[in-house]
Amino acid sequence: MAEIVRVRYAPSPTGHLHVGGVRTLLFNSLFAKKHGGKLILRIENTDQQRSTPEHEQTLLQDVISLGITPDEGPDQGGAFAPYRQSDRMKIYADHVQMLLDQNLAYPCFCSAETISAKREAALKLSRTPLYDGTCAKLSKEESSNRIKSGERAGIRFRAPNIDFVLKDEVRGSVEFKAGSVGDFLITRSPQSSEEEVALGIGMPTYNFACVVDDHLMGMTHIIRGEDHLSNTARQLMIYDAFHWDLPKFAHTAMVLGSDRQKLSKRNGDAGAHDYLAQGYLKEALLNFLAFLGWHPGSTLTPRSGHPEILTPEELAAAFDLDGLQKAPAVFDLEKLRWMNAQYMRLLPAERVAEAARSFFENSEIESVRLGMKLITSEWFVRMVDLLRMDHTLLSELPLASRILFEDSPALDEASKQALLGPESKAVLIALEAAIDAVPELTSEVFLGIQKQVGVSAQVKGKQLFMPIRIATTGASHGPEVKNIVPLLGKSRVLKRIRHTREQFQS
RNA sequence: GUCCCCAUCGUCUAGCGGUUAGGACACUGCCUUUUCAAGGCAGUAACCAGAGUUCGAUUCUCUGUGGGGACGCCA
Repeated sequence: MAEIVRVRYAPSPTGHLHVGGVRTLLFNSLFAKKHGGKLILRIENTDQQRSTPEHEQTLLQDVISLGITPDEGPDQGGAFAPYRQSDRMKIYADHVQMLLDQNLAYPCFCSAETISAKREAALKLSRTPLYDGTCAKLSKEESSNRIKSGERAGIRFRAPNIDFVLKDEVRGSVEFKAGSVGDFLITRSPQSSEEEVALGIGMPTYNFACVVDDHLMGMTHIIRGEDHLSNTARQLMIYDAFHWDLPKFAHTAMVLGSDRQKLSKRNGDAGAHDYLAQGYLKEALLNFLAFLGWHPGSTLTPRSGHPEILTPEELAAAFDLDGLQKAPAVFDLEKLRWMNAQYMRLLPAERVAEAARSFFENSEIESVRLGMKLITSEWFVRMVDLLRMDHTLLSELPLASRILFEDSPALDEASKQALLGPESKAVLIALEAAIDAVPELTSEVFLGIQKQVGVSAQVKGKQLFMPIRIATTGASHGPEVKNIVPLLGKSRVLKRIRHTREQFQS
């Protein structure tokens, strides 16, 4: 019987969800989907200084806003609850005690200041800063006496002095030589919180809590960033100490900024939320991120016809660990923009309209905001459907919508020029009359009228087309006029033509 | 500094000893379109360096160089 795949995304709630995190989340999500497994969301908030409930909330919301739903997590619950590390202190305390009992770990009284001073000194002497073992030799009696007398101690793990080999799904064998890892802290020294006092230990550190949880929560695969590769040596030691089976590890390369440096605010890192707020569609962001540091093994024939535009289902079906990249990838905003433009056209109009709605309602353009209150949602969808073809971002749509909301917009110089002269005048007079004569203005009817006007006014080409475009839409370029006109309706079109004639041709 | 990882067009990548080194974004040109885009077609553009292994290295090995990561009572 095949083991059920269980993977997790385990962020630390110290800020919002960044693109690197989105990618890790996405890879885990795709892997779970592909294998019919479960995606677990675990909050790693052992750093009580930096973790806040507010950050946890925004993080959770960011995940939801991407349309990814974990199977288990702090919001969903699950058989392995709790999913927030700060709620799992008892579990950690029990496991720390097991190590203590076997003398695989020991209390360490060294202060943070002492340790960091020694680290600086080691670095200066070109040595790897390892814990010097000051408290490793303390007898159990001495340690417990010092604790009884009120001294606070973190718990340090005795790192075995042997080689460790990690079999990584993307990197193959990774060797960690004996002696490269010193004894490391698995819990901090206790603070004064009630729980910590009662349990007699401080908050666990990442490397410890992570292993205990991954094991207890039944993780089968750990898919995470390369920044955790070195840490894995420590984690391997803990798995060993508990005699636990190892999950499979897959360390993916990092996402870099345009300057080839770690993503930061300077080089284009932004949160998932920021991209959505800028007018990117979540579908585009996810599809783009999927291909950043991963590629499908076999040649695909996606429904879209483009080799890199895949539906979420196609993505999940194609995803595998083999396609994960070893070298870091630079985040290319140009490609994301292109991808978004593709999705603007690809997605159902209703979906684009839904995603675009807030950009219209919160637009700085007054006529757009006002207009939004007067239209039906069906008309809104038709409008977005018309406008989306010409644009890259959702946020560009409100500006473009002015051609529909403003019946007497200010014209630029070139447009005004195009309306002057006897030909233009003849065109608009004929156009007005012809439109006035039809019951309803459909695309076909309009095309017929346009042809007829050309004949009767004896004008063709740009001379014919531009005055019509400008008089009906108020701009010299934009979507096809035949598609704009039916949306406006006969009476508004007539109103616009009359207005234009009064202003420029009287 | 030490340890770990990595290295193909500007960017994302295919390649797993013999290829005209393929695709995608971007860029350039042409076609299409009675606007602007989109779309179609074509083009420019890459194997970090040096040794070795081999009949033959982009591909395997070593060294160097460059980049990334880790070395925390951060994750």
